[in-house]
Amino acid sequence: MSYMRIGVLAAETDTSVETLRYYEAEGLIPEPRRSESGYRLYSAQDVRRVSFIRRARGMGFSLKETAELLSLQVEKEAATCGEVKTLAEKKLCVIEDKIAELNKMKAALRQVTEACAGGEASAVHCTILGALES
Amino acid sequence: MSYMRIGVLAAETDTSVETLRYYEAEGLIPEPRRSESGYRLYSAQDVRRVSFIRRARGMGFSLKETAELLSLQVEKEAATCGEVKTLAEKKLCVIEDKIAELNKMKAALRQVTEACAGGEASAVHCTILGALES
DNA sequence: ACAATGCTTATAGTAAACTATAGGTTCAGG
DNA sequence: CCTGAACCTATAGTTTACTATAAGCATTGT
Repeated sequence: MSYMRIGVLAAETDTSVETLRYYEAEGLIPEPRRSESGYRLYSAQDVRRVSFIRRARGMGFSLKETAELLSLQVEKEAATCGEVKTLAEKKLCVIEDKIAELNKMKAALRQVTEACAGGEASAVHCTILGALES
Repeated sequence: MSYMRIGVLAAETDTSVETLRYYEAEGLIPEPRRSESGYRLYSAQDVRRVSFIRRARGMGFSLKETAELLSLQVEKEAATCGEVKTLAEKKLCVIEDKIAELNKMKAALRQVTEACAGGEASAVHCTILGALES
């Protein structure tokens, strides 16, 4: 198992090195161990953690909310099973709401693409809001 | 059909009046007609439009992206059917990706809640990242 | 040996999306 | 008539999440 430097982690997770240091400062990723010369050294687990953060961010979770999702792991030694379960169930509701909303949008968009013949004709009937209204 | 003032629209859409004026300035909602005294007057359609904006924002779409989704309607007179169809299909892909990610997270969270007996026991086995790894 | 590249810290700057303030007008109820 | 809430414009401030800069040390290729 080899350790990677910050530039590699950044490339692997499609992130900038500055953003990674920012996440560290904000407590979203733990302080990594250092090489003799002071370089940050990361493991495969860090890749998964950062990937998770990026995906959560992309779905509209704030960094604070993302940290809460991650805390389900971080606090595993301290928290009781019941506390973790409650938090996880709360987040599950948030996620299910988001999925439901996205499915509504998807249905509306699909109605648009299907209503559109897709040629040079005017797009008067291609209205996403019209689709959402019904 | 009655028209409502900005305060009512704000209440109906769980938004602040300042945000509504900001959306207007940014072009996300059209300039509304005015009362004699200069008050903005909105219709039920505006409620739907603002609700759509709020939902899109909540799912991680930026205001710019949200405007693009809305443009599927706004540009209906100008655009050809094919152009609208292409944009709608592109947005459909983005939405489907988001749904897929959320489903992954949902599965991981469900694994957590199911693994948790939910009592006073230590939560060592309740790890969302552990669930995501598998 | 030495330049290019990549890392370090610390700090400052930026863009998006609000959010608040100041100062004035409108309108409904007592 | 008058007070207070809701509206108006214009502008300034705030928060979040980066992003860039400066100045210097480490590592790698020629």
